Amino acid sequence: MDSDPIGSFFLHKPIVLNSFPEDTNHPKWKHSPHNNMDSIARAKYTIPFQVNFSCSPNDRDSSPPPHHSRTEMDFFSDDNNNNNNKKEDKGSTSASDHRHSATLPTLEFEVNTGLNLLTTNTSSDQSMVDDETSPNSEDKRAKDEVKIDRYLAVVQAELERMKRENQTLRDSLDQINANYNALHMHFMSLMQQQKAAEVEEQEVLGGKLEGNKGESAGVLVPRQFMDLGLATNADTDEPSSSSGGRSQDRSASPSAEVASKEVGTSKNGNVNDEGDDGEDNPSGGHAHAGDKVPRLSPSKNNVDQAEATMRKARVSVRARSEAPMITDGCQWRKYGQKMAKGNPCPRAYYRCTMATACPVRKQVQRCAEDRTILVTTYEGNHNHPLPPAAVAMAQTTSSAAKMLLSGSMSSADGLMNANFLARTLLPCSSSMATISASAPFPTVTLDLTQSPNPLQFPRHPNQLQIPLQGVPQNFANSPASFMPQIFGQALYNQSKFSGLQTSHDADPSQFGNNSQQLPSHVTDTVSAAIAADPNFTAALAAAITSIIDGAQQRNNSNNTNNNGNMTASTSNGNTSNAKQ
DNA sequence: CGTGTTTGACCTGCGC
DNA sequence: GCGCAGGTCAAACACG
Repeated sequence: MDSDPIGSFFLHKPIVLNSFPEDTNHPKWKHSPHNNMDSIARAKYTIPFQVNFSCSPNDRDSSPPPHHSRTEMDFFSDDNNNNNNKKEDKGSTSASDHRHSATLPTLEFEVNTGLNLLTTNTSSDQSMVDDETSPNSEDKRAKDEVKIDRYLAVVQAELERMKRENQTLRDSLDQINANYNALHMHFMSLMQQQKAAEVEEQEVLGGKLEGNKGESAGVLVPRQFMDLGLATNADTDEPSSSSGGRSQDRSASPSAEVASKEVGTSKNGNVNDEGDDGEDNPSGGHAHAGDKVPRLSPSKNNVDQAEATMRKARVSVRARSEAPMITDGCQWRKYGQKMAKGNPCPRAYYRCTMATACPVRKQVQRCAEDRTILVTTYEGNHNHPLPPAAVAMAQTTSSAAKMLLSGSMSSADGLMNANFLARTLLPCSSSMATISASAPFPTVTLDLTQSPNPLQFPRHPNQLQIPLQGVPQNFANSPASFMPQIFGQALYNQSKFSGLQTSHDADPSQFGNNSQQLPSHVTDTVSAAIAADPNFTAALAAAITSIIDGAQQRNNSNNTNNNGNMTASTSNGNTSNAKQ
């Protein structure tokens, strides 16, 4: 195929051109008195002219071709026309039943082009010589026709093969779409059931929410893992009462502020009064990012004390990377570095700088066991629009954190919730997500190290497995053998997209202008899901979007075979990421 | 000069 | 109460 001139048709390298060297090297050519040989030989580097001037029979019939080719073209005009007619007939029949009727005629045109030129050139070769020496031009012509027929057969066989391949791809795409729709419907129905159960539960336990929040939180955990209202509230308050007392003062206040804003944008109102607590600092309610508010002041009530026991949820992503930091679509500023115990690699602390008061921070540290693994731990929620490259990651991290916080009072509950979540959302998967609320912080760990190659998308995109692992030491035995590369893709894409993020983050609509877009029905359904329930499931929806998008990118890449920068466009940016 | 990084100091929670 | 570890600050420094 590589040396097959027919193959070169599909690469838009007309076979004529490949045949030229032979002709031009021929002694007859070299000694030919015709000066236009040089022009023809040169013409192999000017493909468009070959196509335009000599390929079209119409051109040949109607308008006089350029002088340099006129001589040759006129030589066997009859034969050329005949051949053209033959080939056009065959080409038309083969193209008529093809699905892509819009593209195949062009292909046929290309085929005719090459063959005509070949015929012409060969004939020209013959003619120029025959005029002087050989009288058996008829035989040569017959041989040429046999050659042409052979080429045509090859071309048509190739066309058939491409048609079959195209059909296979279409079938695969249909299957993927069908599976996705089924999964989506299943997901939505389960979401509705879950909401109904939550409503019932809240009606029963509503009083407890007021009086004893911590206790109620523990009770509600198993059924509220998707309730972002509570989850967000928990998130709103937990950061303020989390880990370091200092950190509460500085980082938690903005977190609370942001979280409260996000709560306002989320679907449901606050079940409890904690939405205000996010703003209500014990000192009297000045919730400025710079304020250092003692979280555990004695004036706190039981709710605050209960919250004091809660910890800041985090989402940790493990990925193989040689880079010092994974580019995840956001801009970060390093504000500290410490040597952590038990790890010779220092831990770097970063703060999101895409917005002035963005509370999101992340820690980056290499794994002690395998230093090729970069562990990035995210904390907090962005309070600004995100570039598409960061949407999937941000949604998932924040939503996973919310989900985790909703059940963070008990690691067992968290695990149960995670497993139930995984079963709910990923019915096809056998590997359950595990989310740990273990010390020091409730953490969701996404292990991407099992599938480092972003180009290897899941063979069955409808089957998702998310190895959410809370216990790092379980990574080695992780069933995360086929993480759908939600984040892997995002991470790799983000590294390419980071240069665009600042200019696009303010206008999510622009995200959809990427070269790779989802089918409208996919984006609609995913967007609807996200809009309806801005929680962890939304993140999964975004993940599904990313996967489908990635699959599309691969298909496009395979079809076009010319765009190596398939990662330049990621995705699902047109989903409302700011509201989660 | 603005921005980002480095690094020592500081603060806090937690365990003993 | 003390020490340790995690987390953060902010001055100094580097860089474009």
